[in-house]
Amino acid sequence: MTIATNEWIDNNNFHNFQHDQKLKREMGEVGEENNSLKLSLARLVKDATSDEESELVSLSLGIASTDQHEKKKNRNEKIKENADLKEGLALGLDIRFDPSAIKYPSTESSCDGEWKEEELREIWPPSKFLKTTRNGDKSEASHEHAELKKTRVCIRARCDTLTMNDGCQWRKYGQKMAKGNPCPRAYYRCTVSPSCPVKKQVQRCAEDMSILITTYEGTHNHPLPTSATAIAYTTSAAASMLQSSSLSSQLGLANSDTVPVINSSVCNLNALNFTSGYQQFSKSQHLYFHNSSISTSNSHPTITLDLTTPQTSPHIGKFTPGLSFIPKYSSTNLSFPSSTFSPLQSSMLQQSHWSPYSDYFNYEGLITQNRNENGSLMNTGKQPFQGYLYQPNYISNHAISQQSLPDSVVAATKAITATPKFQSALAAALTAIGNGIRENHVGAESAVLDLNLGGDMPYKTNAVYTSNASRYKRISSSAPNAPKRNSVIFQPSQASKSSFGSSSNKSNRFLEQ
DNA sequence: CGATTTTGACCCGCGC
DNA sequence: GCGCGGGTCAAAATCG
Ligand SMILES: [Zn+2]
Repeated sequence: MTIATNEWIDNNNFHNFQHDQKLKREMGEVGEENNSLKLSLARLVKDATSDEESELVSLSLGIASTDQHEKKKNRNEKIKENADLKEGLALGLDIRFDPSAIKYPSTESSCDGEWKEEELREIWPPSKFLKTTRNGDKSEASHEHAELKKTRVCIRARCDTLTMNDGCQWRKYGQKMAKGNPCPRAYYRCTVSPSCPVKKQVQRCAEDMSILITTYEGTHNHPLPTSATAIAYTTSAAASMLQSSSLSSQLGLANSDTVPVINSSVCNLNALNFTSGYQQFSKSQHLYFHNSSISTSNSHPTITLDLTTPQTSPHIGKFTPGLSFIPKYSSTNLSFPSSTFSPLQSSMLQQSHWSPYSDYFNYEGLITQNRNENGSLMNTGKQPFQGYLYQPNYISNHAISQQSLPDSVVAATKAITATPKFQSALAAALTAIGNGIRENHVGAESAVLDLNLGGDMPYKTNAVYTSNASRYKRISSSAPNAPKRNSVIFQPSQASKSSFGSSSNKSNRFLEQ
């Protein structure tokens, strides 16, 4: 959230432009987050049926989106204007935002309004207002922003396709070679709604080329296609997990190390092996997070779900590297949803939000049916490994109209919202998703969800969470020197598959996007 | 021809 | 300050 920072004022015109843009973006994100939070709150309060909530969500989203649109639209204009360095303008825009967002929610639910205020305060006001108006402390503003913004959900899954089909439409806006990885990292932005702040990063695991690592950031402003909802839920749930962990950490210690706390939280998570916790879903399926870790690392808090089959990952416990390393896990599949609405939000009371969305998977089972509609097939069409060289550019699946989410998802969402405990919520969500997507019991013991990400092979999934609460946590915790990560791993009782670890070889590669 | 992708240039924070 | 690394922008090229 550089936005808040005073810097831009000081900076050159160009800088200002950028800042403005960023601010706008951030604003949009924040707004979205707020909306999501609101929604979650509403859900919590109500307990009520998903329907209303969903509507609310959608509404809030829509609203947010509109705001964002304005922002975006303004970008060009702003840019020009910004050239002149107009702080005031930026402020004005931002401010406008807030109100609009507020209005909708208020109308819909009283609860929302209340929360909104608080939320807004937390999210927007201080940083933005101050920032815009003042140069204030950059650090403060940045911290706040960072916290809010950065929560990320990382999903590791075996997927031969370039990108996961998550049901959302994405536009690639950048690609970069990551330092430790021969494979390029692709950056995508949600194009379902022009204003949607959701972004995702897609990268192949250096160690195991078959594993695709997708990281979602932000929450959608708009209603998601049903196909995308599942992932959204999962992501949201995961996010909630992080938040909860972070919260615990915060509560436990404000200071620098959130880590220990986090770890504890993580442990808890690990404990959860969700075997279809919720009776509702009760299918035998179990979600296992063979490795899930939460780590507080530098940049953003991230939760990683490892869908790949775990090797052993004995204890990853501490120090699992955030994204980068989680070694090799064999294949898996899952789909995760993330979405604007996200139930998880309910869980999250706190600030950070993120709403990841997933893209991944083609849910074949489900999807295949649908494919006709949009012809989304294509994604799957790509073949496995070759393709991964490139990330698929965009995956659009919208099509899948309603199939999937069904009950399981709904139940999951309810559970999530209902349950105070995030973890459980996550588990539920995941399970639900899994159900929706596909059920496969690989080993009876190790039930795994099989999804076909790439469309080709089914994979088992293991979920791992890792969160890095670097900046944000720092902010919250205020410890400049944050310890690095805490990761917790959740291993399912059973480890199904062996690992393999081949480091990939496929040397050539991935230059393209 | 519009929507996307490609890709090098930029920006920005961080560590030295 | 400089270099590094992550992320984003935006003009040009492509795709459908
Ligand atoms: Zn979106």
